[in-house]
Amino acid sequence: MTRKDSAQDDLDPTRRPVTIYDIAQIAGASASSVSAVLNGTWKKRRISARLADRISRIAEDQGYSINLQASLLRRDRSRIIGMIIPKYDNRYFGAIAERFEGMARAHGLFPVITCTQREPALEIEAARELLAYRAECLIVTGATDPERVARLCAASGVRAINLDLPGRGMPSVVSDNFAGARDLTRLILARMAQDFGARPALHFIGGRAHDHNTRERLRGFMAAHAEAGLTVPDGHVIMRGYAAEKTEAAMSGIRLPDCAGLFVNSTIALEGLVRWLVSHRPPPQFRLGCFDWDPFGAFLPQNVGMVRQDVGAMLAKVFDFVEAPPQGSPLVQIPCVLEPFPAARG
Amino acid sequence: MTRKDSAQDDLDPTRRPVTIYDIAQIAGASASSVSAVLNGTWKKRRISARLADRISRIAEDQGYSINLQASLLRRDRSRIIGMIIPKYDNRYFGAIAERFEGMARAHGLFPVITCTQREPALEIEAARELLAYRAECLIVTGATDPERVARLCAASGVRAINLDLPGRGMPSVVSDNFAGARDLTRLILARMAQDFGARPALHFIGGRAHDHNTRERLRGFMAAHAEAGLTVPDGHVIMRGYAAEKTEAAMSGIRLPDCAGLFVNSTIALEGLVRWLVSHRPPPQFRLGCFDWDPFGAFLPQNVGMVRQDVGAMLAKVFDFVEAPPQGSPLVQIPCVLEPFPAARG
DNA sequence: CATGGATGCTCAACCGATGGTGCATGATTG
DNA sequence: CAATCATGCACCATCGGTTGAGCATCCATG
Repeated sequence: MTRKDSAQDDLDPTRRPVTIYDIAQIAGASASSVSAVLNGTWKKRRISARLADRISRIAEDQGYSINLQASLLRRDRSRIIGMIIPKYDNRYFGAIAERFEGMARAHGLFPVITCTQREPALEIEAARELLAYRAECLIVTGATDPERVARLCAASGVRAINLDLPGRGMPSVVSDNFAGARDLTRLILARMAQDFGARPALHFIGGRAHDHNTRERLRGFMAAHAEAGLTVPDGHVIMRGYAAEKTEAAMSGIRLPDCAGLFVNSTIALEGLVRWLVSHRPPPQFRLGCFDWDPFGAFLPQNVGMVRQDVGAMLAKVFDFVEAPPQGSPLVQIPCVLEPFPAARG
Repeated sequence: MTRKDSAQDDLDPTRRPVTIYDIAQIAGASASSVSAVLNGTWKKRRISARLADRISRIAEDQGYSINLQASLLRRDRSRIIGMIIPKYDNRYFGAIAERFEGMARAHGLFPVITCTQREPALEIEAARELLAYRAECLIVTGATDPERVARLCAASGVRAINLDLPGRGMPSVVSDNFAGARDLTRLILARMAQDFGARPALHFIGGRAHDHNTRERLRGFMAAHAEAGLTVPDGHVIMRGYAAEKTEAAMSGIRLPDCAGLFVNSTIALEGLVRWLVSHRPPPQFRLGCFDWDPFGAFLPQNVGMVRQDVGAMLAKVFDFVEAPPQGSPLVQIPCVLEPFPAARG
C-alpha cells in the first residue's frame, strides 16, 4: 500500500487531521472555496457546481472532519447547550438526561451534560467549564446552589434555566411538589383506612430539610394530614439526606408503630428503605407511597402508589424558554402524575 | 451603577466575553503576558510576580473565562474524551456514565457523553460530532456497529475503545457474560431443586439473537444445563429484543409450565416481565434470576439472584487503555459479581 | 569600561475555518 | 465596440489564545 491512499492507511497516530487547506491543495482551489462548499454556502458564494462536486468528493475520500473548535471560534454561535445534573443513576435523572439530549438535538443544539454528584464545588467547576466551551445556555438541574451558578452565567452573558429546583434571578421549571405530595399522602391515608380501618399520622422519610423540593413535599404531606384532621408528631418527619445508606440508618433508628404508613421522599430513599426491609420485619400493618417513580418500585407489596414527575412536560417548558427567553424570572410548576397501584396485594 | 463595574452589570446579552486582549489593555501589558499568567506558564516565561499578580486580579474582577475553543485550537491536545452510550435510564448504563465522568475528571480529561438510543444512525452521527470536537479518544459503549465507528475513528487517527460489546480492530473491555450467565443459571437450578424438588430446563428471555452479549449469556445458560444433564427445548429461548414491551408481549405469547424457572436477560427485560406479572398469575412454582442488577429487582419475591456487572473494574481497565494504548486489539473480560438473594421468600 | 548573563517583557506567527471584498473573465446590451 | 453585468473564484483579516524568538535593561565580573 502506498502512502497516497489517505483515508485507508490508519494506525499512524501522529497523522494530523485533514484540513480545508489540505483539500484546497489537492483540488487546486482556495481554502475559502473549500470552506464554502463544505458548509453549504457555496451557491451564495458563486462556486460552480463542478468545483463544488470535486471538492466534496475529495473531502469524502480524505475522510475530512471539520474542526469545530476552529469553526465555532470564528462563528458567533456555538450551538452548545449545557446541563448540569446531580446524578445519572436513578430513573428520574436518567430520564431527564436522555430526554434532554433528544430534545436538544431536535432543536439543532449540541448537548453536553455534566454530572455533579450534588457537590457544590463540582457544580461551580462544571458550570465554569461549560462556559469556557462557550455554551449558549445552561440548564441547571437539581443544583445545591443555583444562584451561584446563575451569577457565574450572568457574568458571562449566558442564559441559565433552572430545572427541578427553583432559583432566584433565573427562570425555573419545577414539579408541583406540593400537590403531588398532598395527593400521594391522601392516597396512602385512604388505602390504610381501606385495608386496616385505621388512619394514623404517616411518617415522612428522606430528603434534606433545607431542600426546596423536600420542603414543598412536606408542606403537601402536612396539608393532607390537616385536611384529614390529623396532627403529625415531631418524630414522624425524618430528613437525613438523599443517600440510600442514610435512609437505611434512619429506619434502624426509629420504632414504627404496628400500624404504620410511610411517605418515602425519592426512589433513592426507597432504595434505603428496601435495604432495611431485608433485615428487619416491617410492622404487621404497613403501607407506603413514594415520591418519584421506578418501574420496580411498583412491586414492593406494601407500595400503594408512586408520584411520577412529568419529565417530558418539564423539558418541553425548558426548551420553550431556550427558544424564547421569558421576561423576568418566572417559576413554572408542572403537575406530577400520581400512579396508584392496585389495592389488596399484601 | 456606572458602566465601569464590569462583572456586575449583567443583563446585557450583546456583551462579548472578556478576552486576554481586554485584560492586556487594562493592565497595560501584552496579550502574551496575560496568556502566560493565566495558564500558569508565567514563571517559565519570566514574568514578574508583580505583573502576574496584577493581571490575575484584573482577570478575576473582569470575570474572565478562557475561550477553550480558541485555546484548544492552538494546543495540540483537546483533553476531551468522548463516550457514546445507548441509554441513560437504567442502572447499568447510568452507573457507567456516572463512573466514566468521575474517572475522566480524575485523569484530567473533559468527558462528553452522548446517548444514541441503540440507533446505528445516531451512533455514527454522534461519533462524527465527537471527532469534530477533536476528542482524543472515544469510548464506544454497547454500540450496534462498533466496527463502523472504529473505522471512522481510525480515519481521524483517534483511538477508540469498546466497552460492554467487543469489536474487531480496537481494544475491548467486556463482562465475562459466559461465566456470569452460567453461574446465574446454576443458582436458579439449585434454588428450584431446593424449593420445589424439581429441576426443569429453564426459559431464557430477552435480548437479541445476534447481540454478542446475548449469545455469550445463552452459551453460559446452555453450559449450565449441559453440566446438569438437562436439554433445553427450542421454545424455551425467547429473544425478541431489549425493550420492556417486547418482553411483556413475548411472555403473553408462551405458556409456562406449572414449575418454571426464568433466566431474564437484562433489567429492561425484567421490567417487561414485571409488567406481565401484574396482569397474569405466575405459575404456582416459579423462580427467576436476572442478568444485570437493579436495587429494586431484589424485591421480586421469586427472584433468586442477580448478576451485577463490575462497572468499576471495567472502567478501570478502559482507562488503563486510555493511558497506555495496548498493542493490537486485546479483548479483556471482566468477571461479573453474582448476588444471590436469601432463599425461602415466596 | 567592555562582556556576559540573568531578568522582564513584547512581537508575530501560528491553529483551522469563515466571510467581506475584489479581481479577472465571459456574456449581454445599447 | 465600449459599457455593463453576471459568473467564478482567490485574497486576507479575523476569531482568542499559545509559544518560539528576540529586544531591552540591569547587575556582576574581569
